[in-house]
Amino acid sequence: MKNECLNCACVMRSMQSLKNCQLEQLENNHAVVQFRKGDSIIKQGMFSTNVVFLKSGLVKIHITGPYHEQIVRLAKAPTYLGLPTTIGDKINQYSVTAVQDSEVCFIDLNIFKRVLEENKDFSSYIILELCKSELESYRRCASRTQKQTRGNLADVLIDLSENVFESDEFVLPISQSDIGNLVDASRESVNRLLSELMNDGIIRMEGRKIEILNKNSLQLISQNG
Amino acid sequence: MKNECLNCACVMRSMQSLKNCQLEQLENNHAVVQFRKGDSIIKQGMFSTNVVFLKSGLVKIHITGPYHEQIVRLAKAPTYLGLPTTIGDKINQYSVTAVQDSEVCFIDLNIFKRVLEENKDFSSYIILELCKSELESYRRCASRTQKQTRGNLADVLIDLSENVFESDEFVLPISQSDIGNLVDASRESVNRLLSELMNDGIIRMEGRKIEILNKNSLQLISQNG
DNA sequence: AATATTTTGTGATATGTATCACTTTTTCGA
DNA sequence: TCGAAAAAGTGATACATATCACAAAATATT
Repeated sequence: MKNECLNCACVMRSMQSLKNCQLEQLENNHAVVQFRKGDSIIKQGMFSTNVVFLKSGLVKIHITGPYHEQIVRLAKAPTYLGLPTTIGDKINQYSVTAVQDSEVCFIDLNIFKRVLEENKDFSSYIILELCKSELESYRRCASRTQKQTRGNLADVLIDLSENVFESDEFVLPISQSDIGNLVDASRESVNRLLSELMNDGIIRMEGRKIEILNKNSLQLISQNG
Repeated sequence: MKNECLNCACVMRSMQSLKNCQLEQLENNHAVVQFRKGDSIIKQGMFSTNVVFLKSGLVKIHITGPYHEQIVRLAKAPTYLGLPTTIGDKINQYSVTAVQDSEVCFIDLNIFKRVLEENKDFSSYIILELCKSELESYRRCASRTQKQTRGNLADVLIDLSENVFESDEFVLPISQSDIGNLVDASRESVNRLLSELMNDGIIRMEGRKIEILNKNSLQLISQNG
């Protein structure tokens, strides 16, 4: 267990500034847990007493909307999960569920807050992360509402390819109905649009395996709907 | 000028913890500016070197989307404006425009950051604010995309009445086309729906003056579309 | 006060997507 | 490995809302 934190991406970025005693505090107050695909990591409505850091894997962040559950975004390791929902409110304001097997580190909230207070650089780093993520959420929301489904779907495919899997060929980590949810469309629409992309030779699909054949076209679709 | 900051809501919440020397730093590095209705306070794409605090007035926060400018939300004083866009990126990632005459305090970003680093309570407070605002933006986006226009419009009216003006009777601070933008609908749809609300006796309108006659119905509409 | 500009009001029509209904395929658990 | 459940595929239909096209009213501007 000793020095586990030292090598964890959780502290890596601010490591140079974390003192040994602070590292030790983290060492003694964290727990690493394995989650299987489909497992719930953070559940909206429950008390949150831990900061959650995704060490490996892929998750979806989702929130209960006025009519139905809605996927806000996918998040891949390494990243903090639910920083806002943990610090901003005692009760989780959204849920996080593994969409691939994941490894998660739970850090006691009080310890985390103490380290945050004791370490300027660390708190600066967290503030910066929070700011960026809020900006990102504004952008995402604007896209989602302005673009029509075709464009949003293209965005999801591009995002999966470029940011999540870093390859033109990958296996869809979520169902078509989840994709629909993520782009504010019905499962049927997603299906029809995917077929269309196949017919147009822009992607190739075999089951959930997808290959992007023409990224250019996809980007055009992203831009022009 | 001396002690101006002491009475400003900007520091009020963390005042007990701001040391005199920190207050003095703020005193010497801020500027209060008046804005008229329609004036641009923060402009997307420009360098940001100041933290902006809205002392009085009402503003709209808007962002350039893929197709058109979109209003993210209204914000009323007292509140920080563009904390994420100032700290998260050197270039403003969204715009802020006064929709009513407003008084704004600009604080040098470096000074602000220094105070942030020197003062635990202040940085805790800012972190908390950022977290809450991100949660809020998730919620808002989910509502916006799931509800249909009628429900979103009802929400805007309720928000204006309860949070902004704290009265059942108020003057719409933005045009119908801005309202449309805010609820992801066309100006025409907003107009038609407002007429409908009038005909149903739920609101009364004379020009931009609105009176909410039946808040209950409005809340039902907010819930059920 | 007179004119230009923005905002509002309202019908007719077009359209993207949801919804429904059903089948086929794939995945998962006992 | 077999049966059940979940996911995917596809047509027909419905509907909320955009868009277009003007007219009327209200607000700025000189």
